[in-house]
Amino acid sequence: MVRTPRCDKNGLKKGTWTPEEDTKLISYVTRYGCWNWRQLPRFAGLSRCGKSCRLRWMNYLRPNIKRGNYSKEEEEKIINLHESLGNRWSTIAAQLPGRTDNEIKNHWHTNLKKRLKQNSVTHEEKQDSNDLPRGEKRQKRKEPSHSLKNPETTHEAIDTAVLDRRTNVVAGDINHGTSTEYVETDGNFWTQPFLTDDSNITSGFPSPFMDSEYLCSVLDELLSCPYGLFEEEDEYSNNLTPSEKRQKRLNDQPNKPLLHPSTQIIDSSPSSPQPCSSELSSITKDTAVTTSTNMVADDNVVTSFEASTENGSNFWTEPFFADNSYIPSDFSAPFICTDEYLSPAFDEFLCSYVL
DNA sequence: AATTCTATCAACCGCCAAGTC
DNA sequence: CGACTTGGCGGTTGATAGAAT
Repeated sequence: MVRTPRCDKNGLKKGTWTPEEDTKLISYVTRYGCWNWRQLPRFAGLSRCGKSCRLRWMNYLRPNIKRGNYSKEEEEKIINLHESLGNRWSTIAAQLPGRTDNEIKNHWHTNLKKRLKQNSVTHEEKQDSNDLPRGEKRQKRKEPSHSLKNPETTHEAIDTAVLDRRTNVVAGDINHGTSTEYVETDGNFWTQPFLTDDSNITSGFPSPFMDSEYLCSVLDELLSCPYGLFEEEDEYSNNLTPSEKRQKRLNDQPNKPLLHPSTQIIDSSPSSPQPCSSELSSITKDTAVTTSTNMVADDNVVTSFEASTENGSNFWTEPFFADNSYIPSDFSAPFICTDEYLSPAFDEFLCSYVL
C-alpha cells in the first residue's frame, strides 16, 4: 500500500510521502501555484522529482478531492463511461467531480471489473445490494495511517483550531483558473474547513485557494518557521506572535538555524546593504531584497530582510534568521510574504527572475 | 499463534503530445 | 525542421493490512 522511502540515483526521495513533505507541498502550491512542476520541489524545499510532486498533489493533496466509498451512481457512471471510452481514465475522471483518474482506475481494477465479471456469470448475485465488496468493507473499517481524514496527520497538525475558524474562501482551479466553491459535505478534510459564504467570495483571486486574511497568516508561519512547525510548544509559546516565536527560538537555540536549509536568500552584498527598490520594474538581483532597518549585523550574521514594492507594501515583512553558513552566493528562494498576496504580475516577475 | 495468501491503492515508470527554442 | 522540455496519461508495481489456513 505504501512504499518504503528510498532514494534514486540523483538523491531524490522516492516512496511514501511524509506529512512534513505534504505540508511543504501544500504550503507552496497553495501560495504560488504549480508554475513549473520540475522546478517546484527545489523552491518548496522538497527532495522529490517534479513528477512525484505533481502526482502527489493531483491525486492526493489538492482540494476538493473526494475520497472514500463510491456511491452507486458514481459506480454506474464509471461502468457506463468505461463501456464507451475504454481505459481513458482521465476522461472518465473528468465526469466524476472529486475523483482522480488513479483512484478510478484502482477502483475499476479492484472492484468494478470483478463485479461485472461476476454479474455476467450469475445474474442473481446482482440483487444482493447489501453485500458490499470486500474493498468497501475494508474502506469502512480502515482509516489510512496517513490520510487527510486522519486527525493526527498533516493538516490538522498545522492548526486544527485555526482551520475551524474559517468561514469563507474561494478556491480556484489551479490548472484552469476557474473558481470553485467548497461546501461542507461528508466530513472530507478539505471541504469541511472551506465553507463558503457567498457574500465573501472574492472574484479573480489569483491563487489556488487563498483566504488572504487567514491563509497567509497560517502559511507564512508555516513557511517561515520550518524548524518549529512540528515541535511541541509550551503554553507560553502559544501566546506569542510568529515574530516573537522566532525570536524566542533564536534566543533559546542560537546555534540552530531557523531558516529552512532549502531556503536561500538573495545576497546582493552583505557588507553593503542596498537601498530599497522604489520601483517594481527596477527590482534586480541587487535590489530585490534589501533592508529597511537592518540587514547584516556586525558579526556578519543576517538578522533580517525586508523588501518593498513600489507602493511601499512589504513583501517580506517577517524577518528571516540565518547564520552565515546559510547565506548563499546566488539568489534562489521560496517567496514568502505576509502581506495580502503577491500580484500575479509580481509573481510572474519573481518566477521569471529566478528561472 | 504463526504463517501464507489476497486485495488494496499510493506511487512509480515509460510513453506520448504539445509547446518552445 | 529537429532537439529538448514539460505535463499528462495509462499500465504496472510492491508494501501493507486483513483474511484465510
